[in-house]
Amino acid sequence: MNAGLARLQERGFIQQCTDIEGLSKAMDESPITFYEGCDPTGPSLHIGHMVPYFAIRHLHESGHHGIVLMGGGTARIGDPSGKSSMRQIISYEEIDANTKLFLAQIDNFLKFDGATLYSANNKDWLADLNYIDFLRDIGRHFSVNRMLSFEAYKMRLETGLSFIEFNYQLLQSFDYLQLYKRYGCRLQIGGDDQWGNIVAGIELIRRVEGAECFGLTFPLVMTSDGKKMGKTEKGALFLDPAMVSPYDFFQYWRNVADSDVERFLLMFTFLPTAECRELAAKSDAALNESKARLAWEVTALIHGREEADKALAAAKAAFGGSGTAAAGADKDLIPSKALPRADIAAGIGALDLFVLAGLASSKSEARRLVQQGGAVVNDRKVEDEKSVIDASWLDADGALVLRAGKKRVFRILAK
RNA sequence: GGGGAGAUUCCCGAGUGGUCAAAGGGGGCAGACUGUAAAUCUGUUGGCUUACGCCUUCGAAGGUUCAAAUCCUUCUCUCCCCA
Repeated sequence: MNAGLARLQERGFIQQCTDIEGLSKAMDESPITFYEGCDPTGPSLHIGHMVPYFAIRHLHESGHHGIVLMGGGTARIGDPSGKSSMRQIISYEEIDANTKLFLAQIDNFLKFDGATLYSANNKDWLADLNYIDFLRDIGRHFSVNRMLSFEAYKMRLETGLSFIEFNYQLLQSFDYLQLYKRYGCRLQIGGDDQWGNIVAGIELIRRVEGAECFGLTFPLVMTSDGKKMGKTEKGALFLDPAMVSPYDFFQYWRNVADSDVERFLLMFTFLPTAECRELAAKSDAALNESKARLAWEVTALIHGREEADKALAAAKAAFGGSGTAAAGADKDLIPSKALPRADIAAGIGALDLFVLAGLASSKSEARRLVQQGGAVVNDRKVEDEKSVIDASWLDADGALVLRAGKKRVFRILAK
């Protein structure tokens, strides 16, 4: 098999391919131009978006040419694939703003060079389409009967599917055709929920141009307990540090299930395959250390080495033995907030303090935390919900290390 | 356009005049056990309150009633069937 393809396969990126032998052969003959599309529907990429970008880096490093297609046009419609209800219609301004944000994040990760790796925007050919011409030239190649047989639509036939979304597949197919004509793009990659759309595009190119193109999908990454990868209680694991801090990002990976370590190392880092397998083969405490490695590697790729180092140090300070006894320098990395020393001297209700630190969203929640024995200030358990925290609770550094349960830590600094 | 069904707390879903802050499950949070894992067990899960209790919440707005998630009116939205 072609080296680039083999690399994807051994790292677990391949779910389905329209013609793996044909594709392998084409890739052996000459570098192939491939694309992956993504609709800018939110203010930041999240980790779920990243699988294709990791794949793009692997393929690019193997000598192939990649196009990142921003769905500035398709985002106006909404892709029904894999969604149980209609997507919110987004304003054009918002789409344009999101596109910029997405591209900046992608460029940061992929480093576009403009020649072998670049971006395109389907708004350029979709925004001003003539409806009648489109129906005559493109629409006639699509069989409604066939479209209805796709899984993506079957599901929605139960809950309702509007005409606007029903057209999404035509537009995505048209994208592929355009990229084929403009850049000689012959491979589309994407999440497995895109299978139907990808196949439809290949079909369209075959009918219109008589050319053979390929499609390749990645597995939809789920955690081993069946949740969508990258979803946390608070929402998706966004790349924007203002939305998800590098520390929280790091902690997500630090806490993955044992059984996910190998897959995640292979897909979300660039460590050699053998090393990934070795790290994942460990057990007990050693495997736990592998998770720290995984967390560091992924954080370094997304937020840079410096942030990864900081997050690692902060995690050590927070979890390495008793938090307050840990080495002084590292403690500064725990998420913190300053509070006037006078306020602390005057005394603050423990419940209010936990709310202030963001460790509880309401006083009732803080009260529950105390009642259940999960509230700790500088290693002293808060026994009474009426407790007042004052200067006598401060540690040697003039700080209060608040803990809510075992995993959440926050530091209040007296200023 | 006609006919039917429906909208309940983070999600699914019970509830058809007072005993409803609303069963059950999921999820979340906390505790025990651990390796910052999984599984398991226990507790908890609208807000304010030390507490008695008070306040807000059953699609929206009105109304009936001592009392409404529950009854009536209008509206909005969703699904199904017919055209």
